[in-house]
Amino acid sequence: MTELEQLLNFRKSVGHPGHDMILAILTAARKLIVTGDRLVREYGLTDRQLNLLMLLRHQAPEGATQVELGTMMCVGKASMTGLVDRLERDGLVERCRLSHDRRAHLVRLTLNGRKALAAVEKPYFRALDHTLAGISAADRQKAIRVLVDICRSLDNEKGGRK
Amino acid sequence: MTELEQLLNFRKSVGHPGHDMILAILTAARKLIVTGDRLVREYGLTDRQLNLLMLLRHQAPEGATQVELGTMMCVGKASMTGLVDRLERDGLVERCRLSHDRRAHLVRLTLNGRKALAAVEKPYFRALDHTLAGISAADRQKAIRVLVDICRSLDNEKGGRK
DNA sequence: GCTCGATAGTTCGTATATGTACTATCTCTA
DNA sequence: TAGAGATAGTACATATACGAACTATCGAGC
Repeated sequence: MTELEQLLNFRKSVGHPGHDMILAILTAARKLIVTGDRLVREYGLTDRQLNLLMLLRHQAPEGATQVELGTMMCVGKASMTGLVDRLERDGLVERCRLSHDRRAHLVRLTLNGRKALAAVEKPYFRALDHTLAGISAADRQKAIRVLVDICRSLDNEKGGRK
Repeated sequence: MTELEQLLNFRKSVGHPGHDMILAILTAARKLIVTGDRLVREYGLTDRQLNLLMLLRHQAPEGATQVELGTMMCVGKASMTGLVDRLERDGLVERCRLSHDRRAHLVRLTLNGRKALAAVEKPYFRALDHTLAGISAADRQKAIRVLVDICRSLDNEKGGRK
């Protein structure tokens, strides 16, 4: 019985080698999302909305198309429609037409979007630092390497099947 | 610019120390879910449904209540209602009344549920082995330790706030 | 210049998740 | 034993995600 399984109230070990790794990733991600979501909800945002605003602020100050943003968020274009819809409804981003490609929208932060982001980013990063406080930079780097390898492996499988 | 950020088409580094770790976990989890979901969808199940069936098969052969299952899946009881509803509708699980506690349901696998699980488990674990093939057992263990530490840290924050 | 295949975005139906509010039931304590 | 508080489950409004089908547009090659 592994430590992770105890954390989840498992009664006996899962059995398949490697399943622990998957379980650990999915569990950590779920807890991160739930915790993050509760924090940012106090500021009127969801976890994914904050995600998108941060992306626009730090990765695409001049704006980005929905497909570009979707790639960065690991989300399909169909899901981006609703996400951008709701942020536009709340006045945090705007859609602009592109002159050289009339299929695409340029999504940009509005002034209100920048303000909302500024309000929530500090407490968000403070909570993040607190969560990671007990983990050494070296361990973090090693764990990141493993996770990136898994991402790459998954991307290759997908590409190979096509 | 970190490797992960390249994987996501980021144009420049995120900036905040520790954010990479979070990004890596969330990205790996999203890719795992998407890949897993595509695989099991061929068998008429969703990722979460497989998850629940596996839990019932390996962790609770005699059945479990919805709250117990929710704990093991890191999901609230409100979400369990729909999940169990759909599996019951498809005839893969059944709800039984408990004699000693008439608030709770015992959720159990049906014969059809066992069959559906048997069909999908093998290809699922095979794909999992393939995904993790390039990672040594030692690296895996180290990464799991980091992830479990993060889970514990998040659980403590939650408890402390109450 | 026209057509064919790729791409950006939306819409639709479905599944999953949350928090809140509600009912039914259990359990502990005064 | 009565009543207070905890717990199991459901219902509802909302947000997120998917794939598939659709429209509009772009771009490459004949």
